[in-house]
Amino acid sequence: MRYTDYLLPTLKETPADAEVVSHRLMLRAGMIRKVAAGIYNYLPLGLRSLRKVEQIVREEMNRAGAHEVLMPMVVPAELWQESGRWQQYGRELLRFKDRKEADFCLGPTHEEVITDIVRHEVRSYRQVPLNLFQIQTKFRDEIRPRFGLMRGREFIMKDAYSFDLDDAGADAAYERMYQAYRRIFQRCGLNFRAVEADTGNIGGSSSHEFMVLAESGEDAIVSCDSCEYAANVEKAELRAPAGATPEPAEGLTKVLTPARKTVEEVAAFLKTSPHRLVKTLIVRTDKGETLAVLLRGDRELNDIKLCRLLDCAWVEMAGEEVVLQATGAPSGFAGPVGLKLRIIADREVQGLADFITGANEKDAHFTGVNHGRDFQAEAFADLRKAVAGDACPRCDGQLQIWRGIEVGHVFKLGTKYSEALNAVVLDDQGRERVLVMGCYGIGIGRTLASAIEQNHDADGIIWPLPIAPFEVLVMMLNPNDAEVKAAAEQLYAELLGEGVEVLLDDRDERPGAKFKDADLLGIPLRVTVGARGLKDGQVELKERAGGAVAMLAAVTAAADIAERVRGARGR
RNA sequence: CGGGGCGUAGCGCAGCCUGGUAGCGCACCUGCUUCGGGAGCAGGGGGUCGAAGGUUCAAAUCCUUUCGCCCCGACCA
Repeated sequence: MRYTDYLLPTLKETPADAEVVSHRLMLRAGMIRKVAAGIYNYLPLGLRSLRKVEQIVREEMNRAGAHEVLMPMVVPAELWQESGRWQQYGRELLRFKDRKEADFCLGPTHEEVITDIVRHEVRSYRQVPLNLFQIQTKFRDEIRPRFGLMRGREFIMKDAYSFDLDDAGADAAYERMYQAYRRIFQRCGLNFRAVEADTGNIGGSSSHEFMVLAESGEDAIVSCDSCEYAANVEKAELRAPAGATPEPAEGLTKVLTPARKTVEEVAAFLKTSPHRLVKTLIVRTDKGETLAVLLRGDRELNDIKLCRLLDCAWVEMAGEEVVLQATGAPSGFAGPVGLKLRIIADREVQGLADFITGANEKDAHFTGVNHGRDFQAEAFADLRKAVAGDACPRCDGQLQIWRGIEVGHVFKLGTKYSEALNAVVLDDQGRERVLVMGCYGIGIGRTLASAIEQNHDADGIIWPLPIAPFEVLVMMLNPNDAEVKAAAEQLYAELLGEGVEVLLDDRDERPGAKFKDADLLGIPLRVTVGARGLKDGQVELKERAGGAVAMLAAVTAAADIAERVRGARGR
């Protein structure tokens, strides 16, 4: 491709509304442009990389035995009503009516549609296992789109769905997809971890997220420093505390704590540390219940764990009025002693004695509080958020905390959708069997953005070659110098002849501007053709990653470079 | 949806408080010079100041409403 024929609008300055590095660099490198919040144009350069990620995904899906289909983006309401999600999914589902006033939505995910295909076309156990996938534009009306392609409302997703006769088959399909995902993200040059995850509103029995490690990630994950255990913090299990509950040594004593409301304030006032306190959170559930949750003073509640325990959709911290009504005191002074609410405690609290809690009275706390003696907790459960240094639940190691970007998620769905939509086959006994499903998603654009988050420097992008928009950039330093022009043109033609994807910078720009753009675009190999090198019959080859420079004989440069490129493609 | 912020040329911004000729840098066009890390000189084009209403002799500037966008939170493959 000739730069002068191409639409490649690079920006010297960063658009003000771009916060994360991948968003900034994609805008500056002329890959994407915003149309509306969370909705983007892909310009030619951006599309080239996007297609490369798609192609890697496609190849690995095919390798794993999945077959590509394409489903519509516009989906009739009936299918979603049949699964029950028309009501459940919430405002993220963009709904609208056609001219006949019939309800439709833009598909945010396609379990219903794929299951509809399968229930119509698959009638026999001989037709499974079956795994179908598509690479398609999704729409989710996100509450808060942000970070460019990282969290768009419209985005491109690979979604695959497996159908098996039984759980063993479904487990095998899940494992094949899991391995395919590992290959995909390796080929994209990403540093990632597969972690255990919560299934959220997709449902199903278990799932893994594929997390790209990056500071800008919106998720926190834990991983063990000595075994393979890794999980989203939402999901991370904690090892049950060891040791028996100590015997109470102190009596219950009320102390005045004027205007000391937070754990830190109370601890400082009583000259002790936060972990000697037990905090009492008053929470409300989506079912309208108000209850108290006890946690060690320096811990944080993991509300996903609490929801799983209570079997509810969400919990929230109760407002000031509810707290006042439930405890008889303003917030900051709640405690379990004498409290007329259901009390659930983190199991860490079980191992504590003689702790400090609120007294359910303004400006007062209790010291020497002990469970069993001074109050009864209905249950002790794993409710707190994991922190760095916690014991691994699987081995003797310690947990570390990372930030991660979720680029893929695989789910064991079970029969949630196949049952709702009646996707059944006859087995070899002639009996009806409900198909067991799995679903598997990859955010294509998010994967691309993640690659930039992990591969850049102060000057611009540093593409891993397999997803680079071009493999080689040939810089014609001065197009007005006939010799330079001829040599660069010849190298360009030879590289094309070798099957290399090459961008020829034939612009009549000053060298400085061209070098800056080259660094910004991040094409892995840069060949500079200039008068200085040609004097000795040489061109300069520079690797964008690492910056290694080599002088090559102009006559054999194309073959040398093509060889390097083929070695780096990793198909 | 709660809290905060911003809408002035393609991009980055000043002007607004204290109403009175719409500006700067980059980008873009023309010419000359220059050419291995974002050139110099000269000339030039481009704006309903997000929108609507109001106050005023006069509104980018003051007031009201509204739309859009960004950040934090809640939420979320």
